[in-house]
Amino acid sequence: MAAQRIDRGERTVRLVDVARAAGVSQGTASNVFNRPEVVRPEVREKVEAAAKALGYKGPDPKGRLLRAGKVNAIGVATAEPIAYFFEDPFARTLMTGIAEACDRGGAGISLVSAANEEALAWNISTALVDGFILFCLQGGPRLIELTRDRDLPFVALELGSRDPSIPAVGIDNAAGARLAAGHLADLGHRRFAILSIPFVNRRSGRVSREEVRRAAYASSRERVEGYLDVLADCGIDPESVPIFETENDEETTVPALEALFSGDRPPTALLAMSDRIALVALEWLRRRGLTVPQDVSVVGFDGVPEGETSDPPLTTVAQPIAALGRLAVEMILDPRAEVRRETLPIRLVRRGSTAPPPDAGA
Amino acid sequence: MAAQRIDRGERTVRLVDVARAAGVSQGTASNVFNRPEVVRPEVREKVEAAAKALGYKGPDPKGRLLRAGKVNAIGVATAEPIAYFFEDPFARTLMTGIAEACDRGGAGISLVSAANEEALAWNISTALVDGFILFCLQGGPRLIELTRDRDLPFVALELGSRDPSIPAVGIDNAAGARLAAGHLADLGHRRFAILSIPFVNRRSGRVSREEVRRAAYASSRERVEGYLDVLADCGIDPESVPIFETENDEETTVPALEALFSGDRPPTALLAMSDRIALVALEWLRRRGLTVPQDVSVVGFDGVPEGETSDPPLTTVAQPIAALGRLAVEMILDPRAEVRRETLPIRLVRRGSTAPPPDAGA
DNA sequence: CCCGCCTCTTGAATCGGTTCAAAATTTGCC
DNA sequence: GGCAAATTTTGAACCGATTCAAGAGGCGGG
Repeated sequence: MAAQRIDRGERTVRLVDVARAAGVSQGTASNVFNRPEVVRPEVREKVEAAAKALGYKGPDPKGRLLRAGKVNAIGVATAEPIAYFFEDPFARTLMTGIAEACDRGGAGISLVSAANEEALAWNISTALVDGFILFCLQGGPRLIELTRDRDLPFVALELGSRDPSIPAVGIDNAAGARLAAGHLADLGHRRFAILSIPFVNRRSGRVSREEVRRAAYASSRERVEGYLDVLADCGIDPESVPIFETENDEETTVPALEALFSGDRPPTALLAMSDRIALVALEWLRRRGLTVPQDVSVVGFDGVPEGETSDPPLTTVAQPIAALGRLAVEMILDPRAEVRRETLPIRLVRRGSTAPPPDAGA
Repeated sequence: MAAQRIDRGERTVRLVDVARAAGVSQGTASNVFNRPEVVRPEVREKVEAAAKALGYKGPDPKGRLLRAGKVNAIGVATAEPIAYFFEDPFARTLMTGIAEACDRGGAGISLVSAANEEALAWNISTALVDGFILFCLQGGPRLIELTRDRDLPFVALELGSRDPSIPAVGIDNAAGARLAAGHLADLGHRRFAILSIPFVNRRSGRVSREEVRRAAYASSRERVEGYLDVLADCGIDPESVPIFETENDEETTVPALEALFSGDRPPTALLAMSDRIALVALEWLRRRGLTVPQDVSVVGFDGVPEGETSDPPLTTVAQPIAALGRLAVEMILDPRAEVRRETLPIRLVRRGSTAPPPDAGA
């Protein structure tokens, strides 16, 4: 009798099987794997032998999870496709900072994302993580709403939403923009154009100030306002500054550039709201036969590494990208659970893409 | 009596609490959240109301996991720090392919990694994933060994190990190398140098053929052998071709270049075993005042996007990087569990970094 | 009005461990 | 040798859900 229990191999062997085989309680078997020092060497060896005989490779994380409650991984979520994390220069740099902090804290990273709304909701609500870092670039509010339901610690990257109950880290976007515009104004520029990151989803082309005001993404709006504040102080009518919205990629930036430089009085200064856009502009201007910075000055925003090696090197408003990532991770991993909203300092990095306008001497 | 059960809020509310509050069985409550169509609308609303009243946001994934057994995420593991996934161009491109396939398959990605051996073992054995994709660049064998203990589907990226029981996808490294060397030989080059990716951990500098033969990383060895095969066919003594090992970064590649070009008969053709190395070489040669391809030809290996926009654009042996990632994901997600080892085709992409040697006309 | 069928709901088993108070054993000391 | 203290081991509760066979209730047809 009981012969059919012998033919193991068909069912996975569990801790309880090992315990039984070794003639000890399940509790002891568990200790052998988790706190070996607490069990007598003699018994430990017996259990280990039984484990080996049964082909048991150690406790299944699935079981452990339920009891321990800790996944030891933090989720990084965005409303973009997962590939975004590896393609966008800013995201990549941010992820590098996050990755380093996670390495240090002994946590893994789970990339949570989805193309469509429904899948995103599902992925967020079922992700096995101890907390979330939210890339709020697109669809931030929705992302935050979904995440809240998880009752897990989370941090929004970007202080877009002004709700003080949302933990967030970010920069003062308006101040950064003022730095950029101020730099160009000081150099003597008077003909500006703004190349913007999205104000709302899936739209690009020239936008009015009114449309900027209604932006879904607060940080985009704030940057524009920062630019225009400074320009207004210099006596430049904000209404006269063309603003082109892009989707932060080449496809939507090039048409904006074409529109800008086909007019009779093209800008001498380009305020790009991301380094990615700025780098596309650099490339496009070169192909167009315009020299940067002699003919046109370009200031980026973000401070990604690619800006250091571009031709010419990019003048930009540098965010402390690595520090942002690090801080976000710490806020998740750190047990004290007070809501924090941190603003990190930005700085203007002057490199080779800015100079006085061509008519400065005239 | 039973008064203290009333003060909820201190313990998290579970499905069973909701069920009790709604006056239904736990099974029915579960159905409300997972197969709402199966429960009468009237009852469903009652349960939903109870859930809302108790602040229950839906089933906890931890519990679900244990029962369902499926995490819905695949782990991507490497022995490098996590940041590697976002910094190395080849890894990044590969991850893009993997990410797209995961998006399509509705799976998430968990990045598994660790600086030190012990942490890596722990991270691999406790990662909550349905399967592993292994970046075997460094420490491949150990990585495979650790992963095997998980009894989960896995795929090694790189066919480094010849053990047929290890599922793997990769390319024919020797064939790729032959393509590169053949191209340069056809152009008339006779003075070659090889800039290699690692043969063993943490080492760089000039290596002998004997050291190549003892390489821990089979794919590195195969590439060198591919190069030298072709050169030997052209009457070039393999022993005369300098081989410099690098750690696939700028710090270890530059010294190799300095050594190569400080001699009296510097090479006219550089065989770089990764695009990253090739791009560093391009940059270094420019700074050194040497023109590519007029003075020196460079062929890379991998086919990363950066090679398209470099100056000059890089001639390289292109791996089907995206396809490799996609295939790996499919092998994990696909239920039929036969061991597969797939070799994908490579091709030579001729761009601007190769030309006949300067003395070709002489 | 009864019966069978169909639709919902129930209850209990299960997933695979960890933990901790209490029991059992060993050790130390006089 | 006896007793208290220290060390190990046990056993059962618990983590939070899903699943499915079996039961209950409602409905239409004869």
